[in-house]
Amino acid sequence: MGEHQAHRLDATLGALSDPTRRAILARLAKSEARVTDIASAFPISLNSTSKHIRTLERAGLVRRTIRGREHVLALDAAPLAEASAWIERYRRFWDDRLAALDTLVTGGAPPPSPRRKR
Amino acid sequence: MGEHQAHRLDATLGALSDPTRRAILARLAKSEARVTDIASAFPISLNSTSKHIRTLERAGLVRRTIRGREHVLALDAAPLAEASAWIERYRRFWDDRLAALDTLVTGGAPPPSPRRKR
DNA sequence: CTTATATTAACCCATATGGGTGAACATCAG
DNA sequence: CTGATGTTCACCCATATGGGTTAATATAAG
Repeated sequence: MGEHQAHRLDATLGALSDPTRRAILARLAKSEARVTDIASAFPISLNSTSKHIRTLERAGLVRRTIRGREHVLALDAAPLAEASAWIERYRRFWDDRLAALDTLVTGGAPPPSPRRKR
Repeated sequence: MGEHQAHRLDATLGALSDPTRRAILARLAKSEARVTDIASAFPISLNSTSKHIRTLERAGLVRRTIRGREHVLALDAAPLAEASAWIERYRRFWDDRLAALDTLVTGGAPPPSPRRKR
């Protein structure tokens, strides 16, 4: 698993790469909100906000409940699991690198129980 | 810290949102490689590869060492820490939501030692 | 019914993006 | 010097993106 879901990762990370959209998610983490509520919290127009929300929706990061004329939005952090897994994998790899470098610098041969940091 | 480094997060997540670039990072996680080496592993042109590498470099995810006419590239996963932190924060928030929902469904009052999943 | 509210749709605009090609530049090998 | 190799530069192209404005649509409220 992984390769065939590249499209989903693309959408998730792409949606997250915009500061306004990250701010919208931060806002929704506090509570549900309508499109207008969110727009009023940002210096961009209502229409622009609506488009950002659509992007987040397409990425599966936001769920929309239409109540009459109001669209109530809620955070759905489920897609973050995959993104986090991808990133964490490489981040951990990097940590291990640094740890290995550390043992090289501090002690000579790496001990069988490698406790890093002294 | 956080808000004033939005630009960096933008670059990191933006760079990560492209499948070719993620594949390049995956390749570099195995070993260092020259631009040509990487290009030959992908169905795109050398020039396109060069541009992707520049994007990764601008995001700080790739380090370049020029050795004569060869540019040797190496992964630098340091910027992933910030990205991971951002994502993990919301992912964990979501996990807690689900856990809370779970305790609501299964048992009445949440136990002092909340072991989820049965 | 009429009006105000909430949201999207349909455009326009400038710029960014991912891809390509051909030329330029730099360096290594004869 | 000459030629091959490794990379980038300068373009071109189509499409996406983020922003805006002016309708159009749908529902709530009077």
